[in-house]
Amino acid sequence: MHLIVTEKNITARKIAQLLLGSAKERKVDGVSVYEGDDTAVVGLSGHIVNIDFPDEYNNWQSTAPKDLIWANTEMRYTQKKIATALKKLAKEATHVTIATDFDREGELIGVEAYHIIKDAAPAAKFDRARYSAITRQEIEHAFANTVPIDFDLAAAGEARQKIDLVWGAALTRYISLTCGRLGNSFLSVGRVQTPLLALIVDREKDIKAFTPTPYWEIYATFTNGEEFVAGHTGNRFTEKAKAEGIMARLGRTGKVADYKKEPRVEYPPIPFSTTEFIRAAASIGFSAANAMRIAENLYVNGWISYPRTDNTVYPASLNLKEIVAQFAGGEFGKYAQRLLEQSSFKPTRGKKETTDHPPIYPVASARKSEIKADEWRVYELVVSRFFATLAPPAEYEVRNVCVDVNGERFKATGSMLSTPGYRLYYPYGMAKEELLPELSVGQELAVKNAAMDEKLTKPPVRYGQGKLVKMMEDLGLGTKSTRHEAIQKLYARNYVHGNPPVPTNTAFAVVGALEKYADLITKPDMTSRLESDMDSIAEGKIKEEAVVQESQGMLETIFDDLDKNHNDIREVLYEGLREDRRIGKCPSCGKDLYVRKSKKGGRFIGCEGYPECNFILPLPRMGTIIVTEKNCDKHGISHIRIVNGGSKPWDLGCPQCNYEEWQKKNAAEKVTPVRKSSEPAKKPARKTTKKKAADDKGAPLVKS
DNA sequence: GCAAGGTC
Repeated sequence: MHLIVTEKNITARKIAQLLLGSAKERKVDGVSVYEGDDTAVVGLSGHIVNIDFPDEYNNWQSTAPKDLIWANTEMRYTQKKIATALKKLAKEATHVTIATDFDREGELIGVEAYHIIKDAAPAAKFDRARYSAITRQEIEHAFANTVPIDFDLAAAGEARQKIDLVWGAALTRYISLTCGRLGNSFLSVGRVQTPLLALIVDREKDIKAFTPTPYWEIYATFTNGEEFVAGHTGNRFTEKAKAEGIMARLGRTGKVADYKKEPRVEYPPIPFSTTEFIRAAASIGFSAANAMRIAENLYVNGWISYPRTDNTVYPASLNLKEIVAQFAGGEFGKYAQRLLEQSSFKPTRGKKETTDHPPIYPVASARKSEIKADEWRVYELVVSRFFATLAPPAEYEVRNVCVDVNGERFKATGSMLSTPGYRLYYPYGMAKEELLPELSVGQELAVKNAAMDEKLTKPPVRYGQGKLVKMMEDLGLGTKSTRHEAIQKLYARNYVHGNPPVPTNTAFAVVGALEKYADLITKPDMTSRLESDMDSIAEGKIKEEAVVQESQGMLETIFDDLDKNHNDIREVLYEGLREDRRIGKCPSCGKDLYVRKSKKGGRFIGCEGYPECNFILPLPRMGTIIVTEKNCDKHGISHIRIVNGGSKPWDLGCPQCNYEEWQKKNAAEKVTPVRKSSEPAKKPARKTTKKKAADDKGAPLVKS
């Protein structure tokens, strides 16, 4: 029997269809197998094994983090059913073709399956099929021209696994143990997530360090019947007096000193790789993770092609015209027909051309009623983008004018879409049209109005999720399938909150401590270096073990440094953690207020001056408490936000305002606060504030 | 309970 193993079930089904015509689906241990006469096709679920440390290393407290560096690792099945199914199928197999994705991880996934099958069928012959699109042409060619399995390429992937585990686990435990953040509030460190976090933290430093400086701009409104606004060519003025001098010199008429019309061509965008897709989705309001979740849904339901790809060039085997033709009768019919009128298709192409999958394109025409509203917006984006990549450029007529007013020059630019080209299909991110009237050189214009505006220079903007994914790709951090997950991880660890992501003080502290003592893990260079080592392994120039051992040695040196500076690191971390819990000044005694934990496990806002000061405010029992940058106008303390997993955050606002609101509501309902029976009615040392009852049972919080 | 990489 000829056994074909693919990376995922959907691919197994499609390949079976293409190679066998009609294939019968049979379940082996709950796993779908597609069978023909003497052939069976089975899909994995990506990696079906994972490496980890033996159980005796599981306890964080009783294992020194640095003992993980040279610890053994073992293989564990993460998909038991698939492994058993493979073993059963192997018994009948005489010929096995590994047909996983055509990239490094695909080779490793294939080798994982190879080991399982080889155990059960030592005599079977193995080969490898490589394809970059599931079209009849490519699949037939791949299976007619199989190659040997590339064990060196897989070994490169294995080195990555080991290095990531050892560095990630050892440093994650070290940082978490050092500041006592254990259990589900641990702090993590990794080759991808930490440099990503450092990017966000560095940007925030720039923003914090920025001091706005004033500048002045001069605008004038001209008219010759039609009005337009032009800016003084000397904008921005840093000296107010200079701008005022110019204002004083302006007269009531101006003369057109220069007027030019020129065409501008705007080229259509490149096909959607995962990164390009996430960027475009982010610009219409989707978070990276949400965009990918929706894309995954659209993919499994057969609306779009595989959404995890680095490719920005349509493979020649893809029949673009045929794909467009599918849309001729549907929701996008008008546009599809317009495209089909073109004599030929010259698709755009990006710089990256890879062998994994084609760029993301729509595979079937959907009706709006068939899918959810959010999914439709994403689907529409994919269809529009696909059409745009096949369409001609857009053309604009650009008009530039320069007006002279008593020797002072004003400039304005206008542009108008003259030939829509691809913009007919892809209106996303279009600049607003700014029109300028027809003018001629020498023409006199009335100055209707001139104004001087004082403005402030603005700090750099925070990186949005689309920008972060793009930066990660440029820096080589993560993969098409994991970049959005790395961003989510930072949210899950409370390193960042909000969108665009804002780093917490804990993030500053962790990045700061690591930059000082374990610099390598905070920089993308670790990945670049790993990549070049992996290339050497794949080329057979160096052994996997040598690369792993060298890396372990480097980590050992780092741990020597960490041990030497343990106290310093602990202080930095404590300070950051403390700062994230600081709410502001106590209205009762002026000391600092902090988020604190009660003995029962609840949380409240308490004063640093306790027990002298008893000021207290309640907090909800559930959810992660985020102290935001925003301060209450009335009480001067920080607004609180409650984050609960993936659900929408609850902006509680000022905890004191919230509490007072609750009191008012309660008074209206004539509920008398109950004093704790365990507390003496009178205790001179403790001011019995009326707030005390708040920490009692239940969080008396008003949900807005 | 750690990473990053697949996939659902």
